[in-house]
Amino acid sequence: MRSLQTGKPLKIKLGADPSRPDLHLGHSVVLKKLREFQDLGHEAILIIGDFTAMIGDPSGKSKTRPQLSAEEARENGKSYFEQASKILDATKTTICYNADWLGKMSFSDVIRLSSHYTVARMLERDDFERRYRSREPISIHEFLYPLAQGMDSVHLKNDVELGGTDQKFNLLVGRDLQREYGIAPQVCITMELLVGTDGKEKMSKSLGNAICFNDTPNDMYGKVLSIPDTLIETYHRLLVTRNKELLTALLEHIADNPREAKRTLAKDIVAQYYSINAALEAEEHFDRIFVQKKAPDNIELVEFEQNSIAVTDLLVSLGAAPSKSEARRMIQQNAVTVDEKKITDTNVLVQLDDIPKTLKAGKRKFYKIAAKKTF
RNA sequence: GGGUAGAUAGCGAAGCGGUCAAACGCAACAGACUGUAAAUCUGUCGACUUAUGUCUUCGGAGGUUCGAAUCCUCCUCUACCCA
Repeated sequence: MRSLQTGKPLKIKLGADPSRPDLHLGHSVVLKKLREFQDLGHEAILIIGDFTAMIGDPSGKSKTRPQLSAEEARENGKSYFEQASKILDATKTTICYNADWLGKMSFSDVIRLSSHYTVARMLERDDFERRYRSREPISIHEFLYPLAQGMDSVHLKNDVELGGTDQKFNLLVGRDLQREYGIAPQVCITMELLVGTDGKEKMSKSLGNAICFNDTPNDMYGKVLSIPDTLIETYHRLLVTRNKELLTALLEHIADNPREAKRTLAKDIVAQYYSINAALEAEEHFDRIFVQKKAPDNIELVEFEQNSIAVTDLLVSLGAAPSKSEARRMIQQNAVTVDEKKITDTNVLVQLDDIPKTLKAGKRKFYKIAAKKTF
């Protein structure tokens, strides 16, 4: 509406947290939305929260989130942008670092800023309220967080701010602050949070349920296949297309043949981040290892100086086990084979020669081992 | 400044003088099963030349004791309450 009235493109703001520079599919939901705006001719602004990251956020689960130095924050911000470029039109994206303005605020500026908000309003936030009531600690600077983020909106005078639904409170604070500072208040758009591969928690690197932009095609494909069937539709809607007809067709497909529906989803997603060919290869790889339970064909060869080595040492030196005790356990649990032959004795020496042998430790770890040629 | 509670393995959380390498849950790893790296079930889960063996762990440093995660002293850190 505002755009129609003024005839100017909208400024769309999206905040990025550089303390976790590994983007995953959860981030992509909101990035895709931003891309839609770009395609409509609006201005996308990616804010790297390097200033806020430097303070370090002790809230919630990540109590010990590391405080970043200015350099690290910039570095991570760069990486964030590179990854985001898989979805955004990089040439049309403005990047800002909020240290550029937040870092210049004086203490009296901060006091003035905080005078615009009350503790009661801060406590409206579910998370704060819950912690306050259950007597969990809340640091003052956590209150300053939404304010700092809101200052970004004041500084940028953006028309729209995007975020996940978990950002709703922060976005609304930004809106309020803009009004306080006499700026047209932003429209806040929150996107559904993507549930991780565990099917329970929101996708997050630290919960280990994330599918990252930088995952290899094989990993990405496999991780998508591991989601619960109930999530297929959601993933498709948030990550592939929102086209209603396609979605209806998909629903039938899922009811009909969940296996194929999920394989298609996995291919679609890998193809987005890599290519159709990569997706097909990933599928082949997956079938080979997990359906047919064969070794992959391109395993890196590891060469050893000696002609024989104890299995336990071998497993440790390959990184298949963190300690010899662990290696022994794996052997006792029938997890280790050499050239398809199960190792049952934890003390056995593995003979090595020029011809590589295939070592399998567990379902997913494969190694090719050989003695270094001496001639 | 005063008070209270607390610091235990990757995380959460029991233990409160010996039977503690330490319950239990989560995570992780392995096996079975499966369309799946899901779910479920089973097992493992400090390290070491695998032994009913040795060594190092329960915030840190000392101490009491035949023996301490458990008791005492000091220190460090955390949270909450009162001022």
